[in-house]
Amino acid sequence: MTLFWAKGYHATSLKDLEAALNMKPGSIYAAFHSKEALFRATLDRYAGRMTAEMQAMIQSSPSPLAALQRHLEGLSELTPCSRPSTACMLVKSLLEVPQDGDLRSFITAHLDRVEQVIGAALRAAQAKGELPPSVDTARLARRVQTYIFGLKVQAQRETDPQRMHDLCQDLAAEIGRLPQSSSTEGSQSETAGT
Amino acid sequence: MTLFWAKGYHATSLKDLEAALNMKPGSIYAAFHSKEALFRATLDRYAGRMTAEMQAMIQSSPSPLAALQRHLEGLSELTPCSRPSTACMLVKSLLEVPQDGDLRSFITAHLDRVEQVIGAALRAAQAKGELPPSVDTARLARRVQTYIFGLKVQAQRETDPQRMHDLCQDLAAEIGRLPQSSSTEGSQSETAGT
DNA sequence: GATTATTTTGAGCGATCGTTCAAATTACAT
DNA sequence: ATGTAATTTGAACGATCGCTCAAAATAATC
Repeated sequence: MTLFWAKGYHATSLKDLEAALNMKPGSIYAAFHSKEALFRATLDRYAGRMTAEMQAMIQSSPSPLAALQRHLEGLSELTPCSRPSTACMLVKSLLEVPQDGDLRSFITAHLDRVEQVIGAALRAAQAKGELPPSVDTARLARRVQTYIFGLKVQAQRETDPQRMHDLCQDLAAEIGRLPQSSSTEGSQSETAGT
Repeated sequence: MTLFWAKGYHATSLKDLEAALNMKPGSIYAAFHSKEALFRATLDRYAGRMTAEMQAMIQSSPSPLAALQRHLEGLSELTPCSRPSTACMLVKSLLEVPQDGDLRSFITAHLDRVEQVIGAALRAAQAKGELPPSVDTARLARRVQTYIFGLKVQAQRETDPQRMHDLCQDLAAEIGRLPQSSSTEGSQSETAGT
């Protein structure tokens, strides 16, 4: 997973995998069926850990909204050293994989699941009165996910930590501003009927 | 450029390029020195067009801020058919290329230039009184760019157009909300001294 | 039109790609 | 200890990778 995450699917060769897994080609193909199947398995593992980490973070906090905020702020501490890549493996793979194909839908399915987790957190926040009942949580979830995507891409530019910190603060503040402001009131009505 | 944009660097083979350019390998290596050099040239072309398009869009409008808003809203019409890829070629390449290397810094340099263009638009908006003098335009520029990154990644998931439209509206509305709200007032002071 | 410079050609280079499979090894059951 | 099943090994496969270069074709110059 580390290899695929850091180097991407194409740039990771079986030679690399043999060394990392300490397995000869035959064993690899006995355990997994192909390089692509192994890649899928790593995507599963990555997505599983990501969603688990996210859910744990949310459930550990009394305020789901604050948890999401802290998560965004925490993205400022993405150093190229600690993780294989500061970018999201799912996003990296999404952009690398062919436009239409099994792998693409496989990845989008995982992204949908992550979005659902964010949506659940927002619904919980709504239930606790942190958010007005009028907000479209599914729509807001996608927006929060979009923030995360953007931030993790920016983290790849490894500029000075201060700017990254400021950026995360700004986007986290967006979420914090949601409770008091009727932020989506105007456009919300567009989808109110559906 | 179309090929690299759509398929990425690694997935584009010289066979593909020979067919697209209608050139034999020898001619390609006479014109460009290597596959990587050709890739760099396409990145130059892409970034050049992107910045030009962005500047034209800004200068054609009396309100730079409204132009940026319209740009974000326009991202909802990113169809997988019209362009080689709905994703930004620079972002795609940034995520594909090795962590440290010439290519990486080459790409980030281009991203910096795009960010500068956005920053210039914001400064122009500030000069016209569309933005309070207190806002850190450089910092805001990065935030706008982060929105664009996130949106173009989301566009890769080709879900129903309505949701994409809503998402773009939401992020464009963020920009629209900047003039009246002292949005960055609290965190702004953190970098005010530098 | 002859001569020189430039460009294009495409076969083919060594390397590496993902993958296979018969043989060797290890683990397990009796 | 013996036989059987499961696993690992690593050489080698065909295909493709990015790339080279002598020869052929074309363009430019006088």
